[in-house]
Amino acid sequence: MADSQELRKAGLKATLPRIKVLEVLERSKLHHMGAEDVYKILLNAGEDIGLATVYRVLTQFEGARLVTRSNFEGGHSVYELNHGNHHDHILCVKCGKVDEFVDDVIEKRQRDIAAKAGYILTDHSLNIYGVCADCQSAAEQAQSIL
Amino acid sequence: MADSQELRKAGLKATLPRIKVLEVLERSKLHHMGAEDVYKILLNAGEDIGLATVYRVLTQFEGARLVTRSNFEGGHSVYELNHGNHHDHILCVKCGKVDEFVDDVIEKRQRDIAAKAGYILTDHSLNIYGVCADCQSAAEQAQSIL
DNA sequence: ATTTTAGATGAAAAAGATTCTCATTATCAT
DNA sequence: ATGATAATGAGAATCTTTTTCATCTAAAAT
Ligand SMILES: [Zn+2]
Ligand SMILES: [Zn+2]
Ligand SMILES: [Zn+2]
Ligand SMILES: [Zn+2]
Repeated sequence: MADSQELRKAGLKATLPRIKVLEVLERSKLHHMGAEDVYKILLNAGEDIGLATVYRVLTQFEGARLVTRSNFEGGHSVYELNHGNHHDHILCVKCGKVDEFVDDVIEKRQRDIAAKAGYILTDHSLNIYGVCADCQSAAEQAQSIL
Repeated sequence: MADSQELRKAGLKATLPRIKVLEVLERSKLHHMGAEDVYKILLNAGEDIGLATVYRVLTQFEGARLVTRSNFEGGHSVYELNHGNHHDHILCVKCGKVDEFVDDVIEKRQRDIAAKAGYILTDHSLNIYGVCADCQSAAEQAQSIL
């Protein structure tokens, strides 16, 4: 199977838990998944993989650049396959939907800011929070009913 | 005392724990403080204020717009007095130093991105991580010794 | 194919940050 | 001063993530 090779190419042993977690990330309709999400899917699929292993595997995948991790407010982290296209996130505070965006101007400004402050940039995290279009119309609905 | 009035103006009862926490935020040399930081300072000052109360008070202060809260990687949150000047943070991954910056271009782009995505913007969080100038020279020192 | 061995896993405990519970106490309008 | 209302302290609880350690397994060596 291709996943085994991908794991070895990344310098990781092709163990069953790693293959299964990678499959979940590839096949799930959710683009951004928390460790708990992955764990539950594996449980439902009858796989006997512990939550601690899911965390370990996801952390290793991050180290191997197979996935990226994003930390949102409230201590909730999500992982997604790394397709090499860096992006930031905009998410709905009502329903939890997560959208993505890329803004080259912001990216460049961040590099300039780091340089000006004398820092060697290693990472950055930009999250925009708001109410999505769906939740806005849902709120209007509720209003008209009252 | 002025702090009591400030608390009432913010719609909060002027209780002793609130006054003491506010004093710590005003007087500490640290501009960005975690709940634990505040708690330890109060302990050392001989105040009998529980950690749970510090958390509660800081959360209330945030609701009352007296302070702002920032969440950094690794589940570490810090509070600072709200002087009305919104800013973002750039921090050193080696020593933990926290610097601030404001970039109007980035701020505007974020508003545009939210609008374009159909979101009503409620908040955003931008943190830049890097190695500060001090830690860079420290690393060079270590190199030259080896 | 079997053995070997370094590395990986599962289960449960631990950790770290924050919130909740609830009996007790303090604030502030009357 | 008094009472209604809200706040506090201490510890338990929660939630996410990490660690421990005995057991197991992938891949290299025989
Ligand atoms: Zn929504
Ligand atoms: Zn994404
Ligand atoms: Zn530094
Ligand atoms: Zn700040």
